Amino acid sequence: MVTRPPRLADVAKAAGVSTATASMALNGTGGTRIGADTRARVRAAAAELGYRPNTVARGLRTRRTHMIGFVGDDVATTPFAGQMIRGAHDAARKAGFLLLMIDTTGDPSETGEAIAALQERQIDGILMATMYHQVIDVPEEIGSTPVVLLDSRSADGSASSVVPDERGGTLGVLAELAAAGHRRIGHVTTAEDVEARRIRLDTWREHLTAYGLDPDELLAEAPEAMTRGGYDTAMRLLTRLDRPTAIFCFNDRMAMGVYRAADELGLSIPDDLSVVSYDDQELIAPELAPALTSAALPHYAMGRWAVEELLRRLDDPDAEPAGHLMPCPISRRDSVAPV
Amino acid sequence: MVTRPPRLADVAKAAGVSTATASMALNGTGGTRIGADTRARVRAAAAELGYRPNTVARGLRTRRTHMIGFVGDDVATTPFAGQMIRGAHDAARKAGFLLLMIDTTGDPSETGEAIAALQERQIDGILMATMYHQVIDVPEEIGSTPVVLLDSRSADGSASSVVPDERGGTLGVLAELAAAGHRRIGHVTTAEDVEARRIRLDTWREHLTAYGLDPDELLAEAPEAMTRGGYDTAMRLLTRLDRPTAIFCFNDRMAMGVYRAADELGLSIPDDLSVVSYDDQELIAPELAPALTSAALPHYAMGRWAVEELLRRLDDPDAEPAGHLMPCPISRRDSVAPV
DNA sequence: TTGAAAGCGCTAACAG
DNA sequence: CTGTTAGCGCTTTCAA
Repeated sequence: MVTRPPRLADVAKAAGVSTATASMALNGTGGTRIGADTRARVRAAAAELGYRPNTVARGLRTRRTHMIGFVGDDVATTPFAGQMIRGAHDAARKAGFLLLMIDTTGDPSETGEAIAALQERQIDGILMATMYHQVIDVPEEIGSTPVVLLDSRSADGSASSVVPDERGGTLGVLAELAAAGHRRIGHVTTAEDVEARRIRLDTWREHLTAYGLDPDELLAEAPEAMTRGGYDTAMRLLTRLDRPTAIFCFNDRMAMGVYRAADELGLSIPDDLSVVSYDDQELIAPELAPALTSAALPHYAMGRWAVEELLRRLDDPDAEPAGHLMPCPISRRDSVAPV
Repeated sequence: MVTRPPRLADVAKAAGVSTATASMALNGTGGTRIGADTRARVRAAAAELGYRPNTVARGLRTRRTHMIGFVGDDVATTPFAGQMIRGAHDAARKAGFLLLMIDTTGDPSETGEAIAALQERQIDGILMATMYHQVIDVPEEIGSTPVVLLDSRSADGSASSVVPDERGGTLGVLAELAAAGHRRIGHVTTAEDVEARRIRLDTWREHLTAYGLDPDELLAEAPEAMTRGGYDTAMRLLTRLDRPTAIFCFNDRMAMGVYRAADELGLSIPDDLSVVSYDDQELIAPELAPALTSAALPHYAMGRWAVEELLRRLDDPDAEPAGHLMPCPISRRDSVAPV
């Protein structure tokens, strides 16, 4: 005998009530109209039968699926962004939502298809996540679907978004250096034109200028933000006569290269050179010797904030879009010492 | 004026046919009963209106949601496992499926809840992924839902599963060493009792025994598979008089520690010591100096295989469960040299 | 070759 | 306080 899963009608029959009553008793809707005893009877019957509502049928009726579409450009792939998914997932689950994931491999033409695929499934809203902090246009396919941007801002501010407070994080790691007495702080960065680079660079510039130093003398740029680029740029900076006493790296990968360059030049970190960085990648920053002081990208917190904001917009679709800056906490480790 | 999304009835009306005809014309069902001209008219009307089927309504009727539940124990979080999601995602999408993700943080009591939450959403099948190669019991909540295990096997073989061919990968890296003339190959491993450790260790044992060597003399174990553990164990192995000429590391993180130990002892890799490893983590193996030869965990391929297998089981629920060993390709780099 | 009508399992309006 | 009924948008018999 094949046992089909129990449905509401089975529960209702077992409790001796109508399906309407059963529905309201289980969902707690309908105000006071359900008697306490009836409710208890229905609940008991549901538990007895192991009843689980069919949310597809419910969704058809209520127009709510309790699913959130998560579209990422390679986001599931890139190592640290997993935390973004995690943050979104946890916040969603706490509110009874699940994430329907889709990855576009960064291909913009796929984004439209991805959004459509999610909309067909009647998701209640969409999270659009990018691998790196970016400024993007909200795809027109979104239509009136509530959307929140994760790790990117909309060019026209038409959608809610959350991005890391790069400026705050940069000031934070620079303050570490300042507290240790460093003034001549070099910066190794990438030539790639991304928002993160721009803000970190500008903030560092301001900081040096405030000391009356010329930033351009202490800046070195590599084509890519990789170990190799960090090595090359650090070599340029550290072989000068008036080499900096500290280096602020665009990210941890470049910092790896800086470490290697210092090593080859016989400079000891942090005694001869202090190093601070950005991203705080778990496989790099704490593993380097000495462990690296770095500003963390708050991926988990951003993911969480994004769904909370999305849920808010589901309740109030006409609310003003909010742009949120998420603080980047500083992970203090052993790569900074007094001059 | 609020424009509600077009539904099938709108398309049917625009094409001058019934909804039944429209449905069949769009889905290509109903055999030959739809005339070519009618079909074209319906298709045109659908395109014109920008019609997108409501898959919730469809799912209610067909009992197919074209969604696959993906339950992972922290899988979204752990860095390299993103590739597993990617593989599953790509294969699913190609077949018109989407992944509904849920993370249990490794808590077994949450697993049951996760499965129930997915079943309520009427997913067509479930992928259960673990962070590391494990042997697990299929949770009873699964019931008759088709399931495939990812990176773990079921204790009783009752579910299809795919795991890395650890033995093959180990033989592969050991062959690299053998080809370079190494006989005295040490092994640094973890004390954690996981399937991966067991197989890699056993295979290495066999290999040494075949040369008439006593494996226990060349084995060193750390409490955890971290950099620190790699360092400590390598120190033990390398400070012996008859130190090994090569070390096979349980994983890349331990290899990092081995590198550090070799460095401190003034041993140059690969000239004084060859090193091979397992996992081929993208942030570690290629970034070390010298780049590390490592057996790759085929996460992407496993993810892909798992949904392909799941889709097969949707067609044929009574097929025998299949247990698949996915090959671990060797990434040859610069950490091996002749004795 | 097509249309009419039933029904998937649920919720919500309307009666009582 | 509770039951009856309609209907969410689609697919699929059944009848023509």
